[in-house]
Amino acid sequence: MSYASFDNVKDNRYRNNKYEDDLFFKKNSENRIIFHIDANSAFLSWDAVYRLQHGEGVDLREIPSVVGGDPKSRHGIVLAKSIPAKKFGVQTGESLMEAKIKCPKLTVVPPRFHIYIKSSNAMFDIFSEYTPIIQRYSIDECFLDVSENEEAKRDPYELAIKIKERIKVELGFTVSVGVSNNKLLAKMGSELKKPDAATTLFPHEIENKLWPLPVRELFMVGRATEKKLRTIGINTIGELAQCEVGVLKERMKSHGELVWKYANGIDHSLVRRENYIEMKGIGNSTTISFDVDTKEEAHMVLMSLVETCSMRLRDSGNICKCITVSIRNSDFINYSHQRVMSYETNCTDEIYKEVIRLFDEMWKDEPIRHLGIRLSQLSTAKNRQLTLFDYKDIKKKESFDSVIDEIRMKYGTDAVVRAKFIHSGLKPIRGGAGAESYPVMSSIL
DNA sequence: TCTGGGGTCCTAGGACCC
DNA sequence: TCTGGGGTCCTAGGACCC
Repeated sequence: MSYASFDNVKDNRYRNNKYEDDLFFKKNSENRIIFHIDANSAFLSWDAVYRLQHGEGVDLREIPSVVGGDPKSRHGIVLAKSIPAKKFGVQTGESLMEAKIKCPKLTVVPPRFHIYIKSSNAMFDIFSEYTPIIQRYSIDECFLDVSENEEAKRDPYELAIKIKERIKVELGFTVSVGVSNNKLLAKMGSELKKPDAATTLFPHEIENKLWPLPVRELFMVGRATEKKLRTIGINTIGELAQCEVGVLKERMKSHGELVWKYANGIDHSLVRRENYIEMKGIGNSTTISFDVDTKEEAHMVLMSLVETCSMRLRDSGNICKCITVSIRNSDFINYSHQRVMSYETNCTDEIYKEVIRLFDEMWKDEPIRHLGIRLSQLSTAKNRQLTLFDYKDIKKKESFDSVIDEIRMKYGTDAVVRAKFIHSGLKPIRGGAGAESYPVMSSIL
């Protein structure tokens, strides 16, 4: 490998995981110290803290409670649960109906994302005092590379305890910290003990701490993978680790190899700071509170999604070349239709026209429960190619969009609304930047 | 089971080109 | 018309994460 070309390769390291066997990483991974820090029952804890600070007597964390959506508008799932609720068997992601059957006295509170974002930022600010290398994995999780922190070098576990205590004292909620020398092990470590705990999971501890766990507990082993593994007699992470890689690769392609590596604690990915993470796409979707069964209504819902989505696109400074529309029907069957366009755009109007075309081509004239759009193949707006022919028209649309954006930023998204929504009973604007919209890692890199 | 919303990555199959 | 192989791009759908 030529080191002269190393800098050119560097950018690609952030985009794919083909470099894990790179000597560079192997040589350095033993010296790295990585923390994974996870806020315990984040939404629920944060809501509880806010309520206490605003004079409410009850601590949601001490009673069976959940943060959840409104079943009437068909958003009724559990987003976060208290520990007392967990004791009743309440699970994140299940319907509120189910949760209430398990625990009839359950307290349900609606989510308040603006509060969660503040709590998340406050947590992040404290982490920033210990290292500049922080990856926000989601609203409630961070990876910290503290390899260069003097306290971490002396005793990483002590530092983990110190940070955890600071969060508790200064912000009023608890976190779980995982300590190791790569991200995967740090993440698995933070799962081992919670709430309010710090746990090491260094390579020499894998056999005792990680391998006895059910295979489903491993990062990247979901429902489908668990099933496949169990059919070949693999039930624990240890059994997966000791399995022949070839067998897994044959049955599950690259995913088989990936989970085998994770079971063995192998992961050479870097803690990536925010600015190194590029957006691949921007999407908004919504479950409508009733089944939509006319084209006109569907078009209006799509318009409300295009409004937010295109605004987010413009806000990010990007234009898109590919548009995807997805439908979930009343039987919960999903399907989608996408097109790469011959041009790139960030105009509400142009995106809407394409969205409508895609929808009309795909819709099977059946009741619709959920609609989504996604804008991808992004590039920076500055590089946009314009033909002389459409130059004037596009400039006009662009300035129109930017005026609307400005008004909405200043006075709220409802400040400007399309006339046809006014007596329609439909929401003119749907979706948004969302609380869980931090850049996501998919296979940890 | 009356079951959200925002992401990423992978794969299979088809179209098209050389 | 029959016979290929390799490469790339695109689409739809699935799996996984929080």
